[in-house]
Formats: sequence, structure tokens, C-alpha cells
Amino acid sequence: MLNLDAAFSALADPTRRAIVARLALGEATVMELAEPFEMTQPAISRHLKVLEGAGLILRRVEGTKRPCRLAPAAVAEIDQWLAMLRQTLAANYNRLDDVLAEMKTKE
Amino acid sequence: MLNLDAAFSALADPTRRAIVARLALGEATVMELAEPFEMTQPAISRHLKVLEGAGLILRRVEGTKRPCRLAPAAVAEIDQWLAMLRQTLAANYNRLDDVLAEMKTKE
DNA sequence: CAGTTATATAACGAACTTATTATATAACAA
DNA sequence: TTGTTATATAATAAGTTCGTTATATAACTG
Repeated sequence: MLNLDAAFSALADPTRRAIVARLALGEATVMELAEPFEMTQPAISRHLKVLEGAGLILRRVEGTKRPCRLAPAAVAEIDQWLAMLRQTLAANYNRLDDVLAEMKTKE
Repeated sequence: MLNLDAAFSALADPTRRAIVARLALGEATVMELAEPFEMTQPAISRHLKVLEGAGLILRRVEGTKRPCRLAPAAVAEIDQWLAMLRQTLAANYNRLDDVLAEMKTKE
């Protein structure tokens, strides 16, 4: 279940966006994900918990490791919200009052 | 200038997403934007300041009013980040190790 | 079994967020 | 000019976030 509040909030953090970008390339363990950052392991564990809570990533258990992977459906849902926005924007792009407002602004 | 941190963070708030959705329909003043919410005017002014700071909205001065409108370029930029993600996801969707990981998960 | 590795959790402080109330300011209307 | 409208700003309280250190736990390794 994706929650837009939580999803956008999760992606507001650059470390978490980097983690998500990394996971787009494929599964990775917590230590692998932590490696590029100057941050302790608990900090990364927390970021992963936030991403998981937002529905953006999934994890499995493999011995002592917890490989993470992206939840593609979540990306799609965020995308849908933006798509709605784009569509509404496009639908109103040529409306007369908008055009007039635009002209007025440029004076 | 859009800042992804600020943009995602701004969109993490449901009030602000509603404001953005409303602005996708066209310009609106602060009071018009505030009307649907059970929230004081200063609270809305702050939300607008956050959206403006994130580069998501633009404002003009019209007498005593400050009509706001969406900055379509900002939407596009967020979109681009997601597009990158989608692309990377797609590029790796058929890689063998991912397929194997998926199979293993389902057992 | 003892030591090590992978990860999680808790406690804590610093910094930030959000809403409120009170108040300021600037433009408009009478 | 005086009152009103549209909006902004400041002070403040409550709640949240983020990173740290310290510690727990469970699975491997020898």
C-alpha cells in the first residue's frame, strides 16, 4: 500500500533518493547500500525503514542478510499523481483567462 | 531553480498537494486557495511560501492580491527524476539475476 | 562453542515543521 | 481619512526527523 504523503516525504531526502536510484539497478543488501555514504549503518537502516514504510521498497530474508529491492508499483503510483497534474495543466494550458494572465504578467 | 529535496518535501504535505492540484486548473489568490481548508490564513500563506521556495509556484502582485500559479517547469523536473528511475528499472527488468531473485522470493 | 558479520533497536539531542494567535502592512472603498 | 480586505510576519508550542552512540540479536565460520 503506497501512501503519497509518506512516499513524497521519503523521496525528499537525498540519501534516500540515492538509495532508490541504486535499487533501480537491482537488489542490494543494507551494507552494500550503506557503503557509498559517510553515515553509520543504523542511519541507513532507518532510511530503509522509512522507504519500506512508504511502500517504496521490499525486503527479503536471506540468512543474515536483508536484500532490498524497489517496489515498482510504488514508483508507478507517484507517477500517476504527477500524470494527473500534467494532464490538468495541459487541459488548461490554452484557456483564455490563463493566456490573459500570462500576458498581463509579462507587461 | 527547482530543488528536488524541497520539491518532494513540499509535495509530501496533503494540503500542499491539494493546493498544487487546484493551481493546475489555473491561477488563484491566497484566500481562494485557503477557502476549502479548515485552517487559518497564515497557515496557508506559509504553505504557499514553502511551495514558492521549492520552485513549484510563482506569484504576481495585483493590487492587494497575490495570485499564485503553478510553475510547469518544476513539475517537469520532478517528472524527469521519476523518468530516470523508470528507465533504469525498465533497463534492468529482464536481467537474469533479477529474474532469479524474483523466483526465489516467490518460493 | 567462541568470534565475527549483518542488521535492528533504543535513547538522546539538535534541527526542522506545522498550526495557532496576535499583529503589521498595504491597497481599496466610502 | 477611516474602515475593511488581502496578505505577511513573528512568537510560540507540539510534534517529527535525522544522525550519533551503545547495545541486542541472529546467522555464519572456524
